[in-house]
Amino acid sequence: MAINPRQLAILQAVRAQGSVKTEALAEQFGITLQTTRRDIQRLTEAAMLERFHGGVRAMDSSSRNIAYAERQRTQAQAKQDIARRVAAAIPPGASLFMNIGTTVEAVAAELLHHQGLRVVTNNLHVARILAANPQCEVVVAGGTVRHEDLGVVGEAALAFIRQFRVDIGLIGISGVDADGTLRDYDMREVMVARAIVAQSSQVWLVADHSKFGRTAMIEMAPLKVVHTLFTDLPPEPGFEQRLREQGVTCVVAQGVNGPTGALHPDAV
Amino acid sequence: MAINPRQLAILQAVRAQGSVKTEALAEQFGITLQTTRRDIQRLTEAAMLERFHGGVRAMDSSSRNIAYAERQRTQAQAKQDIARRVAAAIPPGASLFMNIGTTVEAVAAELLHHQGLRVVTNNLHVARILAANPQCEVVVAGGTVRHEDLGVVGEAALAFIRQFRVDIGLIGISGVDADGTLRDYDMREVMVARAIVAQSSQVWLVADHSKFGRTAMIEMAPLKVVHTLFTDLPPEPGFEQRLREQGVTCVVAQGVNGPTGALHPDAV
DNA sequence: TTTAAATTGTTCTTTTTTGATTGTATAGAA
DNA sequence: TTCTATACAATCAAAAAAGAACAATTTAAA
Repeated sequence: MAINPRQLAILQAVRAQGSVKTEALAEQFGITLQTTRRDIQRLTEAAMLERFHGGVRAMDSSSRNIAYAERQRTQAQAKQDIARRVAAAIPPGASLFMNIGTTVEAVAAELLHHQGLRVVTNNLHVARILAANPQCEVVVAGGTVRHEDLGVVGEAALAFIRQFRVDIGLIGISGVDADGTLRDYDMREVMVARAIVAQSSQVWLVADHSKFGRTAMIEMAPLKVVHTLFTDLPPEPGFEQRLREQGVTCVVAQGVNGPTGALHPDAV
Repeated sequence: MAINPRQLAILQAVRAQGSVKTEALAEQFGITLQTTRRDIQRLTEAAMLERFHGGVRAMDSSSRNIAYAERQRTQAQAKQDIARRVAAAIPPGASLFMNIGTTVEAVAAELLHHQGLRVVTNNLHVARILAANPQCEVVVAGGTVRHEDLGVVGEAALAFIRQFRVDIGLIGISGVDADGTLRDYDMREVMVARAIVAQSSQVWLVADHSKFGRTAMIEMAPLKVVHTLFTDLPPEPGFEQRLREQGVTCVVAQGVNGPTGALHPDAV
């Protein structure tokens, strides 16, 4: 049966307090322990709370799902810093492309409270994350789903993306070669990224410092297609020079604990 | 069966106040409780409001998610039984459409070890589940993502689906009306289901017994478009008669406790 | 005007919720 | 380990709410 207002209030109370004893809830809402337990059971069945002997605690399912994949991978803090900086730069009501990559997914998680966004993506993770934002119109590209990373690729995806024209094309990349070309491993994903570049007024690249100097098989595009590069550490002088030549603005996102990018948190 | 001005006013009142008791509505509009309930029923059938014991509230995004989580848990065993039976009936190498619905998702989970499937779906949950099967080619339809259930709908999704022609169209449904029509709440999803029906050599309907006799606003199609119905309990005699008239084979999937039976055992 | 259909109110039955009581399971101490 | 206090689950009866059936009324159509 449906959840009633008191149960909804209990849910909010538990989320607000994090962890509450059953008896405290019963007193707070003026109901008996039996009724409290029944309410808790309802909410637990709906997988919104987790109970322990004597009480119940919040289980933020949406962020939990996002977190697990994210934190396991490398450069989690760097990605988070970059994502926050990118999210802050995206104005309300903007239209976006978002493609494959864990950094791009981190950005999606930071957009959950933006207003009036319109996002087209070939990344099913991004679609799932942003669907939790009721103020965001999410459009997913049609095509073949890659098993490894839930990316949508293929001719159909290309044709789909070419129907749109957006303000910002937000792309992730496997590596930025020393010669200044963006490179990736999968030809099909490269095709998608090229289509996104062609259909976006601005191209924003998100790449943590581990991507620089990393070569990958397929050339996607020269650096100069990128308007703004978001990364976590200041680039090497030589590379910075190349960025300037190609007209790429570089935004360095700092972590919360360091005032400058001087410290290298990649002692992994 | 249009919505009258008073019902519209009730809808607005509920949306304005968020959550209202039935009795308060009756007093506010100077009508009896019974009439109030009838109005509320109309409005909830149209999926605009969500009712709870004692009143009704507006459907905000968070309660939509709750509603989805609950749907997933209702009739869980029945869905599982049906899913197993359907999976057993799907031959290796088949091509499928799969649309929205928690029962359809249960089928996807049972297909994780099938060989050589080709699945086209507008359900991102199904896409995610089946991506775990390396032997399965997963194609997702492009279009707008519904926040409640991650269904892909809209003109783009229709156009995408019409490009394919598959062996089996596997569809879920909100309700099968007493008059033998398949019904759903969202026009956009109804359009997708119709497209799937048109592009499938066979149409298989999965629906647990709670769906029968349940009316929903929009008519999707008559029962006769369905070749095989998979359900969990033998249908009522009157309904069974109607199934026969319309040429629908009915497969009843029983749990481990009950006797296994099918009206047409040769269908499997 | 007459008839049919839809809407509303009244009465009654069924379902749901709740708290009390009882028995069972669990955590922690001796 | 066993014992004890506490938390949990199952059951039952009372109260509240929802639903069904039917009569009265209004509205629409012939």
